[in-house]
Amino acid sequence: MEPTREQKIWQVVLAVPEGRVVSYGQVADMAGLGRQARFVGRALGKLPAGHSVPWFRVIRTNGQIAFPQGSEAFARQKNLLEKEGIEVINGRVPMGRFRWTP
DNA sequence: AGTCTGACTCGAG
DNA sequence: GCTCGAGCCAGAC
Repeated sequence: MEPTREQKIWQVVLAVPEGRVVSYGQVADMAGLGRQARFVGRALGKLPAGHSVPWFRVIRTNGQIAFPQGSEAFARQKNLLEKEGIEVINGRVPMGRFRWTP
């Protein structure tokens, strides 16, 4: 069977190296989806159990984490990012230094 | 089948 | 730099 859009997205996310982040729109573009950034968010929400996809390296184009500040998911993502040396300030990441470009 | 919603983005004020 | 409105697509009701 052909790769679905979700699988392409997961593939792109898997290609993101440690210590780097990408925006949803960037992932969508690299996966050949154009500007459908929302689809990326939904695809990540559908991740199967036992996956090895670094979903936490995917953030908004302005550097802000996609979850509401204070939520569990937010705390989890922030923790994982800082663990890789990515600075998270006030719920945001300085995109200028950590943004991944192929 | 119609409407609403969401892990988004962009342009304008 | 922030807020608001519109555009997008698939899934849930």
